Amino acid sequence: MTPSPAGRGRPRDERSHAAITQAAAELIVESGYAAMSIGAVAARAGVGKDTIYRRWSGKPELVYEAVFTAADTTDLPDTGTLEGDLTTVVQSLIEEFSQPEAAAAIPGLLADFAADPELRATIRSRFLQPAKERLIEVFDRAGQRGETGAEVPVDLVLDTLAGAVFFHLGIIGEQPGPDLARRLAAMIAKGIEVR
Amino acid sequence: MTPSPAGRGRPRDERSHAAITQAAAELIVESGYAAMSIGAVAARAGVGKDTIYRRWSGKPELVYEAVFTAADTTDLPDTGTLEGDLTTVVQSLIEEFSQPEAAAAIPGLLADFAADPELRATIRSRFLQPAKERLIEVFDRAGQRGETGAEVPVDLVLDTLAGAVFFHLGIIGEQPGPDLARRLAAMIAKGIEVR
Amino acid sequence: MTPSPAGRGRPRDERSHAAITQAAAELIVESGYAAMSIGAVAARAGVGKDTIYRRWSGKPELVYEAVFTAADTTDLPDTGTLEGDLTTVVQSLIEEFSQPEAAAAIPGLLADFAADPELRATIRSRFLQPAKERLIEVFDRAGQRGETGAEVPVDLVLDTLAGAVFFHLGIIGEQPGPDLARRLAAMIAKGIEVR
Amino acid sequence: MTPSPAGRGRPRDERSHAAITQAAAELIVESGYAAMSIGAVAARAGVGKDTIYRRWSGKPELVYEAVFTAADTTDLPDTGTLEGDLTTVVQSLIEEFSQPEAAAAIPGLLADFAADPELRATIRSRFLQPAKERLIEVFDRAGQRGETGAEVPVDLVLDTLAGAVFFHLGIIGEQPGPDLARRLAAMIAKGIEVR
DNA sequence: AAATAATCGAGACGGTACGTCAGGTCTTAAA
DNA sequence: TTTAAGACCTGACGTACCGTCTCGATTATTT
Repeated sequence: MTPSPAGRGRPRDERSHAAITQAAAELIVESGYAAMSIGAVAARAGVGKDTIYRRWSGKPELVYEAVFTAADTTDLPDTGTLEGDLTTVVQSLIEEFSQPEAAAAIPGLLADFAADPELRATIRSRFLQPAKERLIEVFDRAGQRGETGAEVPVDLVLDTLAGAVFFHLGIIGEQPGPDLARRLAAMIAKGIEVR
Repeated sequence: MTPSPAGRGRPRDERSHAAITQAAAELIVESGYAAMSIGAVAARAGVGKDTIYRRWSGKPELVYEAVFTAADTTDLPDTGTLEGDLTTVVQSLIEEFSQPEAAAAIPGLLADFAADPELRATIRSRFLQPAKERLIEVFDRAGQRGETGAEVPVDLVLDTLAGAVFFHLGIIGEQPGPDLARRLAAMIAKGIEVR
Repeated sequence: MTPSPAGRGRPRDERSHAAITQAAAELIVESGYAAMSIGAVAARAGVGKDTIYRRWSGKPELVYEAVFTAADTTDLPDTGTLEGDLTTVVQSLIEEFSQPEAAAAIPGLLADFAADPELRATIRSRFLQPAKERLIEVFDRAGQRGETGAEVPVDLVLDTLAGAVFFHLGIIGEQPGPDLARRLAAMIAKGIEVR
Repeated sequence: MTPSPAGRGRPRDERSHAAITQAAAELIVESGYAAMSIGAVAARAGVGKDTIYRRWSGKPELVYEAVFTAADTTDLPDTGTLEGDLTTVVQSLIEEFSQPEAAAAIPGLLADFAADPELRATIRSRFLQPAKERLIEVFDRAGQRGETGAEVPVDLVLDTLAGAVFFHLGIIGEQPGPDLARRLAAMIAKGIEVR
């Protein structure tokens, strides 16, 4: 998002910002990502198109902010086992990405990000940075317990978990079974545990 | 692809078919999925737009056929271990999906398929059916060796592997390191082995 | 209409000819000239498009034959006055051109004929030759009665009458009042009579 | 032509308007009415198609404005006789409709107007209202001179004159002989004079 | 009888235009 | 300087027709 420039002239209306992201979120759910147009967002938000382009560079950026805003503030309880902790992480990934707006936005959003060379590299950080931090914490605990060795392939695990979750939610469109998180975490935990 | 109807009238020209799929494959690599238009494909193939719409219902169907045609006929050698067999499977997934056309097409293609309710369910079969058959064979062997138990979560493994591979190739855009297949297969194999 | 060539090969099916002209006449009334397509005529006649193009060079030629076929065989009674005779001529013009197919076809037909340099010159003969012969007869009689002089501007009168009738029927779309023929004939007759 | 709505937003660019009508007029002369496409007009005018559709509902409306804009401001001299006055009226009709753009446009334009039920009724007013006003003035003078009676069939005369002129110019495509106006006016004047 | 040839219905073919829509930029008057 | 409004150019969409062509099948004439 482009920050508001120097304090000359009329300041930006913050209410517009909220109206736009809300309108975008609604339209994604109603129409889907591809059918959602900037013009429609502007009309529903009661805003000019320029007001949107002044703040975001295009549809992907707008949708990303409109959909993935809720900071994941859930705390990460220590369940006592790597498998338990991983289950918690996967569960929160699933919860975040199975919101209706997220499910509707993810495939198109990933496609647009992937098509733009400048943005490809940022996907992992934009979508997965919070999860990565949690994973690191989980592996720290597991290392202290002796469940894992020194070298844990955090990125491999992260991409695998995220890939599986995205694949289910965004692409297959399957409502994730209640034990997907558990089964997935169990498999991965077992796969990287020491003995 | 719409099959040619009953044998009445002028038959469809197979050379047009080939020219169209080739032009589509070229343009995907040159322009990317989103920027590739049916009109441009028609122009390059020296064909009218109707000739394309007569055979395919839209861009996703055309691109799918243009990109994913090569039947995967590689045989599946018995490496003697579940981990080795899985590595082979993952490696062939990576090879298939890292062709330039495939890498350029996958994100947009998955997005378009996912956006169409009628096609969501077909993704797994269209993209992954061959891999699933190979997986079943691999797990059969592993079961006979005693590496796995009776109940192997084939779909979970398949979606996880495919998710990880798609995530790397299509979304992150990373050229898969030479040992991604090995590391991924090792993790999953260990995760589902019996002790 | 293209005549059937030498007697080799399968002869043209005369029933197709009739089916085509009938379908064309129906479609002109139902859809109007511009919206009537050759493909639709072929479909309704149960005929291939080539069967039409083999006989007519295009829509204007086909429609002309489909609509203006009825030879005007009404005899031309001697009413005893130029005005009366002219009224009869105008009346038959109106009757011919106010058939529903004719009224629907005329504006577009004239436009297509006028747009083709080769056909411009033929309009007068194609549409008006019968009327011109009648006019000449009418003026012969009038000359013998002494109503007109030696030099009667036949073409001027013809174009004027036809222009007025076409203008009313084809362009204004007005159902011609029952006395249009009488009033028009009276005006023209008086305009060219000697004293 | 659709009027620009309330004074909000960016006003329509009058230069686009002029560029469009000029391009349309040129293309009509070069290609003819039927072969002139909206897309070609837009391209030549350096304008998007939307900019045309925003102002006109279709080709007929655009062409009408592009071709028949020149207000006929010639004054109508009193020649002293009905025949002379009528000659002037017919002459100006001929001059207006024998401009190259008008001659090229009229047949197709009349066909399109006639095909649209909503526009049929407007033809007389759109094309002929100025001429009608002149005719009425001419007949006023003639009545005061005693050349005509109280009841003059203005519409009949108008349609007859216009029909004859359109028929010659637009349909036959004949360059009007220098004395067509004189002969036509003489015939009609004589036809409606009182004795 | 066999060969030749034109026609038949069907529908695919390369083109062209349609009228609509979205993208992203711009120009206005008002705030 | 931002705002809402909306015009602007570009370019793609999917559809409809155009007039031609290519099929297998049919129906005639010519050998």
